[in-house]
Amino acid sequence: MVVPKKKSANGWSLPGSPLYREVRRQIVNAIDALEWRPGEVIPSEKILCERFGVSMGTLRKAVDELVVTGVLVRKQGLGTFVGQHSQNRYLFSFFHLVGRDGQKEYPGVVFRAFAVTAADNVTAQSLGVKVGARLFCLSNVLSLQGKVTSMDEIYLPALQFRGLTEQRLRDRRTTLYQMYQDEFRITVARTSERIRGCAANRSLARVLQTDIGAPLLEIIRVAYTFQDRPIELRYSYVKTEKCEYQTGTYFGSRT
Amino acid sequence: MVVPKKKSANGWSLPGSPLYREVRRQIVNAIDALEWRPGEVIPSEKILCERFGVSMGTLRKAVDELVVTGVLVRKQGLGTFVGQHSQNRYLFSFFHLVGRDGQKEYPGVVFRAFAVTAADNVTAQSLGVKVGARLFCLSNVLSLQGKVTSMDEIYLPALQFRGLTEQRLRDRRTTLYQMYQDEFRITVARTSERIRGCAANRSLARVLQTDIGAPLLEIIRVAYTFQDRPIELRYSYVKTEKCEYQTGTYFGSRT
DNA sequence: CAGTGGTCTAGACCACATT
DNA sequence: ATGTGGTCTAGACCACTGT
Repeated sequence: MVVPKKKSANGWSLPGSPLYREVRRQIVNAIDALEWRPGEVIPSEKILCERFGVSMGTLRKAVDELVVTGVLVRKQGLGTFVGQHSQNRYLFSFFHLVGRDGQKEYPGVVFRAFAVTAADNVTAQSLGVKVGARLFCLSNVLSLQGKVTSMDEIYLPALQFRGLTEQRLRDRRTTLYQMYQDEFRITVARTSERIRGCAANRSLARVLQTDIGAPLLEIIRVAYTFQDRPIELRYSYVKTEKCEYQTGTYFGSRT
Repeated sequence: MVVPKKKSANGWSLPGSPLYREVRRQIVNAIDALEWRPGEVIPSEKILCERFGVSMGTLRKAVDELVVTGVLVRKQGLGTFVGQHSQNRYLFSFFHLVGRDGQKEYPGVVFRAFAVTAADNVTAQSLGVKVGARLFCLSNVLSLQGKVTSMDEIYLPALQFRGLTEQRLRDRRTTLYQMYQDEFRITVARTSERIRGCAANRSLARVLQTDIGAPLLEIIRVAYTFQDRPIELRYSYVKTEKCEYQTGTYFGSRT
């Protein structure tokens, strides 16, 4: 069988940046450029092979990597789709509280407050903005099985969420991450969380309907886009009397 | 090009259990049967292709899946190795506490207690043993940056850890998971953790050198083998004054 | 140098979903 | 019937490692 010594366009692949990475990069670029939008089909594998000038195997390797990270979703017989946030996806990927029975359930969310603030030192660092930058701050109360469970305080860089208002938050019927995606074209790709124990102060005790000094989880979450830029800082204060934070780890590490 | 209508031995692959899964299963079986031991090289890909009667692409797909879960490790130019536990691996995969600066550090471990007990209801359920089954219970105190941080209470089914004694625990110089692997031929493949907030009682306060009522994290971990059988139940009580529990999640889900 | 994994090709047939 | 992704083949050359 005859194999050309060099790939046509880009002068063959270097080690560490093989051809399928380049293909992956081009696919991500097309998604960033909104050529294909969340939930839409992308062209068939055969057509993408021609477009990028690679074989099926190489294209599939590129798509495989985007599938495991959730950027793309394959549906046999239908096509390959750009991943999108949904309530189920949120529940499965980003919401870690479960009942004592281990069952997952989408929480009841009640809007609590909305404000415009300026980034302090810590917040600016976490969000990668300048100290004093305009931020939106919103707060929700979450319930599981009808019981108040958690209070969230969420900080968003105003620049990326231009036009966000209290009314839009009150009216929304989707998860916040769906709203980021559909209304602001921001897709949350991964989150990083740090957890500490803390005692309820007077304010938290009132909101969470518990005693002052009750042990809570403080969860500090930073959410990142596909380009790995931080886009949301969230503090959650969780009363774990009737629920638990659940997570799992594998022997191997995730790349 | 001519392709045979059927695979030789096993009558072609069914949907949902394709050929590369069968190959994967056979590789895992060989590891379970100790044909290849943790840290050892397995035969080259070409030889495995012949052994299983499949092509390179199929074999690589099987190996790929075992690599992402850490069962196998590829080293270019050297070969493919059976994964093994190490201190670094533990730190990276299973130890989630970091300093407030976000830096990881292997904790100082001080042996605290060893006992033989019988499984109660909850423990039996978690470990998949009968109520009343013999268990070993051991307890350690963990320190980060020289400061007492966490108290662990670990339950192990005595049946699988025959011969474990207090002296062996005191003498050990490796992580527990290395000991499970090297001395008992048990490899921890994944863990599942549930986290709650709790207040220090008198005993915990003394061990962790803090006040009664201080907010702690209670982490309940179950560790599983490659066959997904529970093998360890661990309660950790963590003082998060100088450290945090850190975790991350991706858009896609892990399979 | 020989042997290993890493990448890539050009196709084939299978299983699924829609028309 | 057509088109999609899912699986599989039988090789090729590239890059790395140890002798």
